[in-house]
Amino acid sequence: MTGNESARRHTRDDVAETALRILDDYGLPDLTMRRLAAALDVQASALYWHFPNKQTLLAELADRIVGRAAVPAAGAGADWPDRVRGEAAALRDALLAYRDGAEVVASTAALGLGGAPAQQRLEAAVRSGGFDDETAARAATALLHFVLGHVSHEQQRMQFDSIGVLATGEAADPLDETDSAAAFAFGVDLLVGGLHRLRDASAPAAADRPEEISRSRT
Amino acid sequence: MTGNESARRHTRDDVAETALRILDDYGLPDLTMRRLAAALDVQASALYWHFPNKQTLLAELADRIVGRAAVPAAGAGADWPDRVRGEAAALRDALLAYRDGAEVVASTAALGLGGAPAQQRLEAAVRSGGFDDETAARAATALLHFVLGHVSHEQQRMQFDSIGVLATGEAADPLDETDSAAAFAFGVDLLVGGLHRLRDASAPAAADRPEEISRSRT
DNA sequence: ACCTGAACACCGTTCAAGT
DNA sequence: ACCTGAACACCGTTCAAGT
Repeated sequence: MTGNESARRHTRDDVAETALRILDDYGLPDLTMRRLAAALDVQASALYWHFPNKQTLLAELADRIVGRAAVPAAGAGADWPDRVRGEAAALRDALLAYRDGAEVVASTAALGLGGAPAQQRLEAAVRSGGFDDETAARAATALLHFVLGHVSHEQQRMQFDSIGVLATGEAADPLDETDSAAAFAFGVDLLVGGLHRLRDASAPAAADRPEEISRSRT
Repeated sequence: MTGNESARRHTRDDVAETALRILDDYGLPDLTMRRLAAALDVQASALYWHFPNKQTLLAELADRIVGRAAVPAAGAGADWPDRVRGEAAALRDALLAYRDGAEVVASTAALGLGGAPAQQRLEAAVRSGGFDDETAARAATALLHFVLGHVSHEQQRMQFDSIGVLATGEAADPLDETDSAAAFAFGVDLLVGGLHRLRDASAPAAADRPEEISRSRT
């Protein structure tokens, strides 16, 4: 026995979980409807009873991937910058947990299909700093774009390192996880710093109670 | 006569420019090797004399798209934040100039193939603020990820609006260019603000000469 | 409710051979 | 130097029909 192709008749959940396994084991380019069907011991056409098309399947995978993101144990004493950092880090970890996870989420988030919960969590974290809704929404999308772009890049390099393909000639850096994490934290800190600065600008003195803070210029 | 399928025998440049035209007219999913060959009045296999594979073709397109980005007329009196904002805006315009431009650049930038010049221009702008090389490099990648993510999203919505596909039910906002531009500027300002704050932190008083500024924590 | 079988309309890429 | 022709090994999706 090679997998979970046990007793015929599958559920939507089976299909999604098997797809996640293929994704993680072989990567997004190898996640085809025909390969997925074969893993389920079924004809490709059978998949269309569970999902109307591949796009919808991928959106479901995106939801599951970000849905597995840990809720940062913020404790009681977490201020808003740490909440934002915590959500960003949890999201990064969730994306890294599946091969090509960032690309799956990015491709469906762009369509407004998946990744919505991810943005909402980031948004809530920003709003806890007392920023108005539009500022929080925009900051959250900026954060999300950075996170998805960074982790996509990170995962692409992982594949290249394992395949041994070097594009730029040179012996391109072998992708140190410590470096990646530091570069990630730097980007998040830049955005958080920008928010901090927004707050300071709108409340020059006594700038420490989390009230409503207006956006810069409209 | 329908296009540029004139007198046989094409150059690499022909192929790339025709590909750009198909990209702009029909979008990335319709830019197939076979379609491109047909537009050139040639067999698909002929394209492989000019480019080793589709990936390389796309990298070439990415280079041409970002290569067409205007050099912001910064004048003499431009400070570093305006230089950064100017480069980011020029890059956005360049991506918007071709349908699916952001996705093309993003897909190849992730592979370390295309988009390198874009990053370098952003990096130079940041460095003009007196930041050290690693800070400038990291800030530039953060900016690039945001720009690519934002414009990809923007262009995806453009397609959906024109096709009339609404994912989230609701009558999803019809993508106001003014709003998009404002959200873009907000994101860039957040990153620029973060850099500003980095500088202020390392030079608490008399913080206005552009010297070397060290990165926060390593 | 869940799947088969067969088909439709495609893909990217390779390679011997032509001019 | 640049291209043809034919093939290889695939794709996603539809649809009548089966159980």
